[in-house]
Amino acid sequence: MLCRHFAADKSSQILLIRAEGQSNMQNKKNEFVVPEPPRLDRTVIDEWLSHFPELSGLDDPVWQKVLDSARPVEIPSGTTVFRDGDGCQNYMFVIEGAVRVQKMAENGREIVLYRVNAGEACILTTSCLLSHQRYPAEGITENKLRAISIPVKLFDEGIAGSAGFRSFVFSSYGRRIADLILLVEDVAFGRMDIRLGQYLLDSANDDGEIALTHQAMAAELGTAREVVSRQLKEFERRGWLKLGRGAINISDLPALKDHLSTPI
Amino acid sequence: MLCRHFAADKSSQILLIRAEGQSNMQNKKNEFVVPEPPRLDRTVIDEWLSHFPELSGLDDPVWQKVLDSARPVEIPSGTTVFRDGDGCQNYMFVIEGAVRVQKMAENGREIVLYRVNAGEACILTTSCLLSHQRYPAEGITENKLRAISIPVKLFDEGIAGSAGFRSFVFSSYGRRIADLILLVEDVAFGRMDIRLGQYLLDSANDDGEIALTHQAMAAELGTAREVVSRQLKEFERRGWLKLGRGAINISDLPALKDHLSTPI
DNA sequence: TATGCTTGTGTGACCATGTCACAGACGAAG
DNA sequence: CTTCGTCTGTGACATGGTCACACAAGCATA
Repeated sequence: MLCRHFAADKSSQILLIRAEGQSNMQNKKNEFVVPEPPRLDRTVIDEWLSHFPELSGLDDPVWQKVLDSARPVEIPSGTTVFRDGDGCQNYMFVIEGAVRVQKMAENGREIVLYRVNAGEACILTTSCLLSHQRYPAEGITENKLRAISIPVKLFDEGIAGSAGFRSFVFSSYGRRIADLILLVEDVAFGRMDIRLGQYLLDSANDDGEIALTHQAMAAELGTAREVVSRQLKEFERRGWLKLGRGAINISDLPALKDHLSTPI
Repeated sequence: MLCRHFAADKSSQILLIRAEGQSNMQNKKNEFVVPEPPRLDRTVIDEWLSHFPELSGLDDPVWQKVLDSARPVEIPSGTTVFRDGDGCQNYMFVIEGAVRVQKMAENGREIVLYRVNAGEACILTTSCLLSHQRYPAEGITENKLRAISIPVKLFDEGIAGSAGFRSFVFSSYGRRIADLILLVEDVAFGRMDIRLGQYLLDSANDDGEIALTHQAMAAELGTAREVVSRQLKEFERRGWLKLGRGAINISDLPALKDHLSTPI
């Protein structure tokens, strides 16, 4: 409960992040202290932001002021950046890496709600912040995360004064809400074979390989490990893929794709 | 698709709303044209807003300007105010009545995502508007709806200039997102008997009566009518309630409540 | 090379939920 | 009273989730 600190220590400018707890997903490292560059580095921030057209085009003075108080942050993979029930402090803008936002049930089952990818902002932070609520889910870094942290006060000034930033933030909200509604639809009405098949396609590399355990896939889809195992076995029986320990190899991509549109 | 108009006709100041399509919920009336008061009526708006402390306390000039261009709207019960796939035009603030926001599957099953009650704003509208997306769900009035409509341009000015309005809007977003996450959790991990029992408690009046069809409850919970029927029958068998046509009477409230915490 | 440990996978039995088909019951309209 | 549309009940079956447990693949260590 009280083991997370996500605020700058005034004297040392050190950002403390604790990662504890359990997750069925990969990347379960537990890190404790993440050092942060002690001074504002506009050059770095400008360089990072330059990859993202929505914001890099902005040149209004308020946005520039916001950037001046922004602080670059680096967080190792597998760190819990916020947990269910926490309060929160900063507005985070992801430059590189991703944060997996997930919900965990009492019985241990998990479901991934969405990911905050590079070029996106963690709107859950904002929304908690401004509606004085606690996080309704937890967020875990999936890769080494580079992000820009903006204090609440500056975030608010940015929203007030920069039409471009405002537009960006509301866009983020819109996409997240649409994502969540899609997820509700999927979970409530979707069939497991289709959802799993789709997930396989999404996470396969160019060679049709997927390096995930069944448990990880179950946590992604919000189902049980056995269900994934059974379904994958059935896919293998049909000759669409080959199973290995912690790895899957898609051998008949067209057939798998075809199944997604013609389930029967 | 093209049968909805939700913009003021410049010459006549008439708000056109068409309600068509099918829904398994109640209130299936199809209305066509909703006349709207032709002039701005600050008195009416002030009176309505006075019931909602979050906004009525605001006296900054920008918010007052927003209110000056706000238009009161009345929409009959059962009207589809927006449908899945639509674009949108106005920011709506509900004064009285409620809008049910739901998602419909291809096979006809439905699920209620949330309700926009009196004192709340339809953030889906805003989010679509500002992220240039289409509605990912549909909205239907459940009672006679009184609302205040604010044009996009003024909404944007309000966000920029009024800290109070900004805070209100972000609060709305936060609550909706939290609601949706709770719903995902419920649908993904929750048991049907618990969800149904909870819904019964929530929708019963003081006498323990619920005037809803099994189909309506199924649409609320995103399940099938048969499942609700079976579950209710089981509740009746246990002596917790009595079933009637289109109505349920809770006869043992304590036992029902107890089941929600001790399912077994 | 054996040994034991941890993690990942396979499987059968059983319960919960969703689908389908169809019967019957109720109430309103004629 | 009949007719009709709506609402409810039910059995059979398909899918998905839970539980218990076996077994296999990798890894570390003796």
